[in-house]
Amino acid sequence: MARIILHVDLDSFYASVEENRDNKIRGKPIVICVYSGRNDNSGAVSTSNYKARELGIKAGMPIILAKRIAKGKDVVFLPVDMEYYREVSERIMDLLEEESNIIEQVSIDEAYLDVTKSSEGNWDKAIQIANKIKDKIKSQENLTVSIGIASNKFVAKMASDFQKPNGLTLVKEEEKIRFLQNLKVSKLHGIGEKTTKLLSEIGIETARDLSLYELKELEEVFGKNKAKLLHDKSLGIDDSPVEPREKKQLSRIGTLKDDTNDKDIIYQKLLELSKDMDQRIIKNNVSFRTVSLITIDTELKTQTKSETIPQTKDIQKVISISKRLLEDYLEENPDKKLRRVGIRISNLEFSRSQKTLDEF
DNA sequence: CGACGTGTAAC
DNA sequence: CCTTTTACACGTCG
Repeated sequence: MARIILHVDLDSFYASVEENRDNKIRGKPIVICVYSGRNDNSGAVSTSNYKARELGIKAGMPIILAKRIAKGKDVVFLPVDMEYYREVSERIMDLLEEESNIIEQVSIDEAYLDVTKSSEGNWDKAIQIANKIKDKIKSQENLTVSIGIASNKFVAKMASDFQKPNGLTLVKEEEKIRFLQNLKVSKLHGIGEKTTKLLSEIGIETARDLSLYELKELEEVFGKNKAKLLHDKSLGIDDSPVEPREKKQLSRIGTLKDDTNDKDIIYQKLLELSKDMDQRIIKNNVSFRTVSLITIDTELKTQTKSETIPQTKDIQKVISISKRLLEDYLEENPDKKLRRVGIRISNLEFSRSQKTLDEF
């Protein structure tokens, strides 16, 4: 059965939410920052609105660089407020759920909807649904979205990216090859820096190049699975279903004020992170079996250590195990200093809420 | 096979 | 100059 999938993407979400929050900044370039706390301007840009992007201020950029660009101009810098964005996001996801109950939230500002049923397999009806979504989100939250409509998730995602902000792009099954062909491989969702470089080394620059490349030859570079995946992408093939995701891990990471290998200082940070993690454990009513310590050294090299235990919800386990893993790390790497440190729990089990039990 | 660790990618 | 959080694939080891 041919499917119709929507990919809904909120436009410069954090920046737009902040713009709605404070009329004084409306219309200005806005930059949302993750401050790391090492000094006044350490950290990175999380999102910027289109006005700021025109100036060249983009996500991922060091704050200090963004400020240099903004110098002398009326640019607004704000810290991220995840808690608030999450509230807004939840309301919007509820709106989306009214249009289809087959929905997959990919991140705080993105979701896929399978509207095959609600559109009766009709592209025009799918467009109507997309417009309805746009109208609702505009009227209720004063936010714009970009929507892609296609026969699978991958092409829908590529389509939503095609016209931004406030876009609506339809790519029918018969059009997808033409739509993708001339794109650089780096533009294809799921192909990042490393893969792009490897592809370039064997003369592949565009989706067309990739689609024409012999699968057998691709396998020699990427292995069977990845090669197939890449080849499918080049042709817009994706059979993966739209399905709700269950969280598989929860992590919390932080930057140390100074690079250090001082056990006590790092342990203090772990305690801080654990406090936060505990709130999330309680809120999500989740138990876990694996605790990991994440370390990032001064060279920005990430390492993880983990231990699996009998199922628990006890934050003390996170604290004691991460402490021990830290001691192991420090012993194994006596000459290294840490820049950032984090904890993660995985092997999660979400308990049925008590209410559900009562109903029986 | 499960546990553990690394790499890649995206947000 | 370099944030945060999550997913997933894959290799290795016992």
